[in-house]
Amino acid sequence: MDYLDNLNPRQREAALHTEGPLLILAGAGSGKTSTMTCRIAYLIREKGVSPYNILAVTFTNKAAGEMRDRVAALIGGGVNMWILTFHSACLRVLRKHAELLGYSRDFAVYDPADQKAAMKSIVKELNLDDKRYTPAYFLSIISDCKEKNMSPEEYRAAHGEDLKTKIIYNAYAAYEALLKKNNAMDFDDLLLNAVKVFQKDEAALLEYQNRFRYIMVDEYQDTNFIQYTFVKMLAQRHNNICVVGDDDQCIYQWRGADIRNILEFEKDFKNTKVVKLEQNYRSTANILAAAHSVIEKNKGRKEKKLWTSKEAGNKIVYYRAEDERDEARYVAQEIDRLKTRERRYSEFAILYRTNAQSRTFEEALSRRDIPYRVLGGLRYYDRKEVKDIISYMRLVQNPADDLALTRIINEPKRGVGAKTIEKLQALARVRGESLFQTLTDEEVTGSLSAKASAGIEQMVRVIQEYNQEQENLRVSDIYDGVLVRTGYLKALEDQNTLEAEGRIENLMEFKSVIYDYEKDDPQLSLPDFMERIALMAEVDNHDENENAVVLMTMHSAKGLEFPFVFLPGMEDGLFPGWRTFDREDGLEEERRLCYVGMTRAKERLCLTSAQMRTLYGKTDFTRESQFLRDLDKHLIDGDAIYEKKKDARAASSMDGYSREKPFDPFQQLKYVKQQVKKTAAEPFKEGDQVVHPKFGRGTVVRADDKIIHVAFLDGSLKKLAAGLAPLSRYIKGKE
DNA sequence: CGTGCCAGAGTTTTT
DNA sequence: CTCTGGCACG
Repeated sequence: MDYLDNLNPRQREAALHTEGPLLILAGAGSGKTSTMTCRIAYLIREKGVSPYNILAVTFTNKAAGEMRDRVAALIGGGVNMWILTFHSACLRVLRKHAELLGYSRDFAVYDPADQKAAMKSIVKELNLDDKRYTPAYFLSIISDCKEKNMSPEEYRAAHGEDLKTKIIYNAYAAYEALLKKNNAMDFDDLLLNAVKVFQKDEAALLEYQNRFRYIMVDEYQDTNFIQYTFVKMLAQRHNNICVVGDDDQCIYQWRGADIRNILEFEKDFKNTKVVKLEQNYRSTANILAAAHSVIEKNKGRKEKKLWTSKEAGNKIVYYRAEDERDEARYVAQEIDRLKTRERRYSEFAILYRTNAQSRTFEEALSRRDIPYRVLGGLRYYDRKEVKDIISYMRLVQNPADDLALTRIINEPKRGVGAKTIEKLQALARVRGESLFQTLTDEEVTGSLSAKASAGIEQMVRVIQEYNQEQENLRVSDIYDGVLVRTGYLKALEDQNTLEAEGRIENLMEFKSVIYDYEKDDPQLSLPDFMERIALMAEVDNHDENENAVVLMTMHSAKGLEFPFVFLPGMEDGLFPGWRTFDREDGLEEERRLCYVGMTRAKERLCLTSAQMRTLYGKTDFTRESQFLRDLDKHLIDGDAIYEKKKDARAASSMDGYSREKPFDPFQQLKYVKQQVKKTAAEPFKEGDQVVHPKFGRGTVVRADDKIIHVAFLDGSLKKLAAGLAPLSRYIKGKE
């Protein structure tokens, strides 16, 4: 029971309360992950509960991974237990039961870009005015509906018979039909359909209810209706449900999170035990007090006040800059000043309200040679080149994926334009086959221009080969092969521009992501990999070991902590954003966001604003954020708010500018060009001793110029494609 | 079919 | 400002 000794009395109370509903109100930095992991360890080690009977759900892969690691450390060894995100838990349910809803088990998962592409084709098909009805418009309504478990018909019934409703209904229904036809689910469907399975099939529900005798939910304040339903249905039988959350950190209401889920948990589950974790282990007393002085202005929150045994620490620093460049300059200068030898750059974070703010900070940091990393914004997996290569890999996995094929059919340029694609699509539809199937017909490709037919035939060949060989190849080999043999990489190299170079760098970075996965799981299959990245977010990629200042939105920073935190842009209209002004609950959510931002800081917190800000090419005078007025003035260092610090800035900027260099946007590119492995030339013959990265050592038993038969040491006999499979000669003493 | 130019829009986004 | 998408032209 030694691990319980590290818990404070309240935390221990929560960890030891295993039977019946439990609500843990865990303030920022109050050690909720420790509490939860110890609770799981306690269930397993002391209560004799099998890990099989425990379900823990989180929102992010990162949180799930961290919990899994810490549980593993406590109970010793691997954890064969469902510690998953909501989405991957639902995915697992659906992989087993999707047939019940008319999907095959290997259904595809559409990410937002796929959704947009799908919706775009629908807008076109329905002949709608694409000025008024954008794909994004429909998708946001559809997402809202799905979060409430509302079908197209129910939407129509709820909104009357006007034209707009009708159009939305048509688009929604068409979208659903398209996804169904493509055997695909979007992110919302994963949750929704898992619930539908439970509603439809009592046996399936019972199966999971019986299995998950103990359920835990992290970040409960951010659950939406459908997630709430999912959890509630599962918990109904054993009623052992433990939710952890902080209503003050609910910042995703605009995405359907329902704060009432946590506020009314006690009403939903009878005899709930409530434990409040109010001791903060993260921040200094001043930071905590400042954050509290802001959040307490909100109405309707559960009363609680964090406390700490830490010292008061430094006061909060506020700097009113002249404009956004001065603001960024100040922040960079402060980082330089505070970055002593025993500090790392990764201990600093700049957390802003909107991604658009990142640019000025990037410039200012570059000028001072401060390494930085921007998270979010253009999501890594949304970048064109990454999407392209993923589409190729999706095609390798499933050539019938028409959406993926249309994306890359002319990427790299093969002389196949919109007209040709339309013709081919029409042909495929008439023939009742997939687009790829149509392209395998040489009569069809032969009818195209010489350039197009040659390009398509080569692409089709490559995809077919890798499709057949995918079981025998590592994901990274497929990746390399596709990149090289489709001509994608060459097309980029030929462009010879800095932009293309950046894209190549991104592709190499993506390869290192694949390597990372393969390191964890040498048997990683293509479908496994595709599944993982489909549900992956950029913050998951955040590497704490990289020595760089972190830039991201306050939203993305939830759950993270940094010794030094800068919150720039404290201006009305920016933070809180101008769209939230008209509604009280909107403003309250912004205030919670401010609270989240402030409580990320462990040692020092610095707020800044600019008197003048250029946004979208328009320069305006600003007014200081009302959140600054909420702040307890005693906790702020130096001058009072509303006053300029003229002399100090003049002095510091002299010193500041002297060490700055002109901004070079490409200094950031740590472009390491890796040689893409080309396959070996010398053909293998019978009797050769070979090594395969996945299957190990073996002997060639038969070989011609196409197929090599290898008997591996594990007894398996594999047929491998010559020149394609990552076979190398076995040399004694060397793997 | 590919490129280049202009008009229009531009919170936050765990999966 | 800066990215995106649509359209016209070569």
